[in-house]
Amino acid sequence: MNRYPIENRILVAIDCIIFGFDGEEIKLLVIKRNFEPEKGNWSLMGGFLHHNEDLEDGAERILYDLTGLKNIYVEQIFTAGRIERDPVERTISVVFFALIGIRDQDKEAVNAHNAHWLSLERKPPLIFDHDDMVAKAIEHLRYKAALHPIGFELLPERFTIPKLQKLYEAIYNVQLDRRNFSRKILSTGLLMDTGEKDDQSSTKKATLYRLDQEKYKNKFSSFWHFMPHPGIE
Amino acid sequence: MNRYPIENRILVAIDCIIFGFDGEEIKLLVIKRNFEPEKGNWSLMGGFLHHNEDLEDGAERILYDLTGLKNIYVEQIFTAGRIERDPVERTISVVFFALIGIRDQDKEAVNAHNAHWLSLERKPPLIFDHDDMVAKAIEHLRYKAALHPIGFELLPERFTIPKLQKLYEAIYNVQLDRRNFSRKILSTGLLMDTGEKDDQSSTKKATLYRLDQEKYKNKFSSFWHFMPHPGIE
DNA sequence: AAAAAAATGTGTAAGATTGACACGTTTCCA
DNA sequence: TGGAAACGTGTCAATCTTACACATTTTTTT
Repeated sequence: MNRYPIENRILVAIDCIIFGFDGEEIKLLVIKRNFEPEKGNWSLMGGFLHHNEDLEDGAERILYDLTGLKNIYVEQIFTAGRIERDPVERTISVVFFALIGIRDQDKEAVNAHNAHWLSLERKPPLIFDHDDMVAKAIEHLRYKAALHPIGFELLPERFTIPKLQKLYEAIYNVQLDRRNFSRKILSTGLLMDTGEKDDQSSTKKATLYRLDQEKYKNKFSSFWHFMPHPGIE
Repeated sequence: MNRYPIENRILVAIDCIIFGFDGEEIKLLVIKRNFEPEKGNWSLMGGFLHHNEDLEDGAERILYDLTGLKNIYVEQIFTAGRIERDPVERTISVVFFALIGIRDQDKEAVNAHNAHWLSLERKPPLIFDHDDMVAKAIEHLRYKAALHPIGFELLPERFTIPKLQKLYEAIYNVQLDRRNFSRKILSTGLLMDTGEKDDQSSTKKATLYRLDQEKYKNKFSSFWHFMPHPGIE
């Protein structure tokens, strides 16, 4: 037996949602679609799954082809399958997401590929059901960040506590108390003082920290109860 | 244009993981597979997605056909896509899960369909990558139950606090303090005293509660910080 | 029939955590 | 040079958590 006696094989797509953080707000990586339908409109990085590749490999291939980004850890979040979600033909799409710190070398690669970082707050509508995918991805990010120290993935190797706070404020769209945030984060023991100061910032230089990789790995799988109290709707 | 110029359409399956709770331990609903390959071995409830149905509808159709269970709320958890996960041909499978209270009428329907409730602790190996799917589903359950009052879905309409505690102990595989658990649960305000006692239990009869449906719906989307502290691995 | 055992329900006190602030320090800029 | 802006540390009351003691109800044992 080489095939199931069934006729309804379906086109399987992959779409990638990449979040970045520039120190002020969360950005979404998108691309201008270069084939019909919806040619020229904003789209997530997408493509079709090949017969001989795993889902994650497909996501990484598509990401590299469309943006030049390599070695990105992608994580599957859900599969979109509404019958009419693609007007051309029935297509289900497995959606992946990734968090990256926006670095200069990445910026060049990305721009060379006609991709762009858009502000999550002020982004234009995307094609098909991609806005819905992004909404689900934000929800997923909020879930994960509430339970795991995942926020660091969005920051450069060295970062300040105020930047980290801005990140969490952007994720949950809340205002946090500077003093209490600092205390809570430091009490996790995940941060190591580099001894250096941030020379980017305008007034008093903030201390640059980096992740204690050892503790980070150990603590990652356990809950860490970091979430703003009022709830995230 | 009615089709994309691509040749690699793929078979899309759906598999359903149904958890139940009998007051002592968590059960998994499985079925003896009645077609090749792996005919006669334990399997999740599965089938192929039809061309004209949404994913959720497919899951509910398959569940009804194989077990007689109706009006079950299913929730997608992930999509399994390893190249060689099905030996017959490349198949990706969208995995759904649902929580149900094991009721007597369901038991009959289920048995009539050759399906069985197996103890999650002592279950035999399942076919293909179904064991992996179950492991992911447990993880998903732990996540959700840590943040949302989802546990009630696994209980009958009226239940006692000690039963609820047993459920949480089964989900997280921990021991909880009776007194503290009771206080924490009652403080949520989600439980309403029915005034009745559980006549099933052996020694002192425990009070039967039921969910305050109004508050349940309101509170559902917000975090509720219920999780055992040591972490869940 | 009384005593022991098992399970449930209520209370309490020490310790830890949180939330809301005060106050001092460093750096930039007018 | 003085003030504004951003950062860092400290305090304290209120709340929540943890670890128990003790009383009550029902079943089982002797």
